[in-house]
Formats: sequence, C-alpha cells, structure tokens
Amino acid sequence: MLKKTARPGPSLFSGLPGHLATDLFTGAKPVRLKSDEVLFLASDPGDGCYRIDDGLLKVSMMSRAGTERILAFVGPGSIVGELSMIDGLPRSAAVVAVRDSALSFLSRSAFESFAQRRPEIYKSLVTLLATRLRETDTVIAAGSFLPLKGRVASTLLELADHFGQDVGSGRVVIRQKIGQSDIAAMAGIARENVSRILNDWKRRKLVSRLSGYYCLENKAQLEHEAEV
Amino acid sequence: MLKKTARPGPSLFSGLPGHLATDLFTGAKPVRLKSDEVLFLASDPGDGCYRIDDGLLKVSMMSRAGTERILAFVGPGSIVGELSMIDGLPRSAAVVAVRDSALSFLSRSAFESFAQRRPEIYKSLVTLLATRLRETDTVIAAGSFLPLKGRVASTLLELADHFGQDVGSGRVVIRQKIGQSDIAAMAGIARENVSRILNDWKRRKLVSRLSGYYCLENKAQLEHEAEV
DNA sequence: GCAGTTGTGTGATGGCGGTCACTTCGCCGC
DNA sequence: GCGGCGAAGTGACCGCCATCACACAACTGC
Repeated sequence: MLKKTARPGPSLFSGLPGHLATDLFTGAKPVRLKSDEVLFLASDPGDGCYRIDDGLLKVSMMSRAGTERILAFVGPGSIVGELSMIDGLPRSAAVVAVRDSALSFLSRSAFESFAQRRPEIYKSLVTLLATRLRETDTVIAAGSFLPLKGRVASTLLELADHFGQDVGSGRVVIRQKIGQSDIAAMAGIARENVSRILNDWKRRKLVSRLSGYYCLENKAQLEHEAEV
Repeated sequence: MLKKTARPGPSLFSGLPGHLATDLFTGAKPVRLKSDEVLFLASDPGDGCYRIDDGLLKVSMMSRAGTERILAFVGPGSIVGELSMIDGLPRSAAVVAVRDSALSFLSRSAFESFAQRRPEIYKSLVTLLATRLRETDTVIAAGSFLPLKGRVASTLLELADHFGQDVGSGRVVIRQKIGQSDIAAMAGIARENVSRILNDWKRRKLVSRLSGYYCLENKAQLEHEAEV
C-alpha cells in the first residue's frame, strides 16, 4: 500500500513541483466546467493535458453496459490527460467534473516548446508517471487478491491519502462529499455491499460519519482489512 | 484495446529506441538467470533497472495466500525494474525468469549520470511509462467489465501482440510455451476455467494448438469476445 | 410544511466462477 | 516400451457477491 502524508493545501494528488507547474502553465488556456460536465471521454481524440486549479473531478472508465469504474478523484494541483499529451493517442479514460471546476489547458505543442527550454520538465513527468503506475499496480493487486471488505478498506485509505485531514488520535476525515456509489465504483463492487460493509464498520467503530463526511476512526484496523 | 503491430525481431514489448538503449547500457553489468530464478520480489529494496537481452521473464504480484497474478511476460529488448530506478522506492512487483535469461543491470546512479549528458533519455522514458500506463489501464478495464471469457480473450490477444507471429489469413501463433496456469494467472481467474473456455473455443475453431503452441485461428472473433 | 428526488439500509434470490476431486493426456528418461 | 509426473480436462459442489425489490432517510425547491 502506498503511503503519502496527507498535507493540507494544494498538490493533493500527483502533481508537478510548484515552480515548474506555474511556469509551464502560464499562458495555458483556462477552462471552466460545471458539475457533471464532461471534460473528455475515453477514446476521444486529444493531445493536451489539464491542470486542475479548483474543484473536483473524477477519472473513470465506462463499460458499454454503462457501468462505471472510477480510477481516481482528482483535485487542485493534479494533472489529467497527460497520456494523450505524451503519445498523441486517444484518451484512455473519461474525466468528468464532480462539481464546478476550473482547469488550465496545455496543448501538446505548448508543452513541447516549453520542454525545449526546460528539459527538467521531463524528469518531473517521469516521476509523476511512476507514481501513477505504482497506484494502478496497487489497484490491480487489490482487485486480484482482496475480498469485498478489503477493497472497500483499500478505497477508503486511498481517499484518505488524497483528501484526508487528520483530526487527532489517528482519526481522519475525508473532506469531500463522496457517496457510497462512488466508493462502490472505485472499489469495483456493488453499491449495496458498500452500504453493508460500511454499516458493519460503523458498528465496530472503524468508521463514522460526521455531517455527511466519512471519517476513519481506526486507520490501523482498516489497513489490516486491506492486507492481502 | 491497445493494438500493436507484431514485429519479428527485438523490442517485443515496451523498450527504448535502439541507439539510445545501446548507449545507455554499454558498461551495464551483465546478469544471468536460470529458469525459475528470481530477479527480485515485490517490496525488495532496489534502485536500478534491467534490460532483457535474451530469454523470457514474467512480472507478477503475489498475494500473501500465495496466489499469483502475472502482469506481463517480457522478452528481449524490454526494460524491467524502472520504477525503483526512478523513485528509489521498493520494487512494486516480482520478476522471475521463465527460462534461462540474460540481462543487463543499470544502476540508478549510472542512469542519472547518463541522463546528465543525454537528457533525451527522459523523453524516451516518458514514452515507455505512458505505454505501460495504458496497458495497465486496459488490464483494470478488463478486470472490471469482462466476464471470464472476455478476460481470457483479452489475455490471448495481449500475448499475441507481444509474441505473436502471423501465419496468413489472420492466424497468429503465440511463439512461447505458455501453459494454461500462466494464462489463468494473467487473466486473474482459475486455471480450470481457462481449460474449459479454451476447449470450447477449440471446438468452435477460434483457437487451436500447434505442437504445444496456442494459435489464434480467428482473431476478429476473439476481439469480439474481449469487447466490453 | 410537502412533494420530489436522491442517497442509503436490508432482506431474498440466483448465478458466476472458485474449489475440490478426480481422470486422462502427453512428454521425458531410462 | 513402461512407469512417472506434470499439465490438461471435467464434473459436482458451494460460497461469495451481484441483482432485484423495496423501505426509509435526508436533502432539495417551493
């Protein structure tokens, strides 16, 4: 399981080092999305990436049957759409705004001319992609080895890593309105089971809800559930 | 589904452009592995990568219960272990020789001093990682949406992409001795079901076996099975 | 407040696919 | 050839989890 210290402030997810990002995205075209608006869909053509300035989006894949698998929620500081920027191939996943959001669009050519002047950007990109790769590996492992509970635990911990705020004695609040259908789509299981599991854990004091936000009461125990 | 034209010759999987690779790996320490020998295991420390010069290895993850999930088979020209080289973190997966193999080891420091002189290497690395990411996304999608048959089809097609040799009228032979337990571990399902599915397809003339090698008789139909 | 809408809780049911227990095949060495 | 042994085939069983079908809460806009 990948650990990341939850920081308040920006760069919640895999982003770029601050100074580089500001330079790279100066002059980038601002984009605004309203809640539920689609940035792009899988297999769309596209050759640029976006930095999230504000809001919250989800990265997901859809089956033809319409079921959704959420790969990640991404907030301010994160980059999305970098794969198509790199290789020019169609989008590999969809990105949809979960609520009103503001992004900056960077075209492939703009990126390449910037990279000409500042080749260090590639080094940062490499780091970013490596982080992504480790995360997806974790997802594959969870999907391969863990039973339902384990996957939910793993999902909650991932959310806590990205959006968690520690509130003493190991309690972590997930500071985003995430519903159980979202958790289900992240874990790749049925929504009903998320409900059952979460209630079980509530009874056993592993998690709680504070005014609509889920709160991990006993992270260590959850990590144990997520153990292979 | 990611398509790649099957080429004969080296660079079966994601590798580096030839000239760069030769420069980068001159002076790399040669490593030999016998069949079944372990190159490294997940969570091992490690900070260098390997290029495969000859042989065949598998990249896999193990559950604590001992079940295995194979992420990929990799042959000559491919790179493994690059994540730890990039970020210095422990190995994210295990790499084991499927048969006697020869590799070249490149330490992190050697890489970095090379990168100092030839920053273009980062660009290639970025491309390599992007390809990996697209592949793992495909795996997640298959695991999320496809039923057993679909996953087996998807696995066979992946093998065909990497190791396939076209032998006319759309027939493709997978030129590696891959057993059904391996296919099962790649698809993330039980070996018995691979057997049942493969036999069903043999009867329906979708696949066949030519002296121990699996052969896709009707790739189009398999692609249809792998459709979401 | 009330109705509409969206999110959540919980039982009943059924099926996909994993597991177990074999048998059968094919290949290698002697 | 003939054991031996690992890989492959196949049936029977059964458990996990998706699905269906609701009741119920919680949160909107009037």
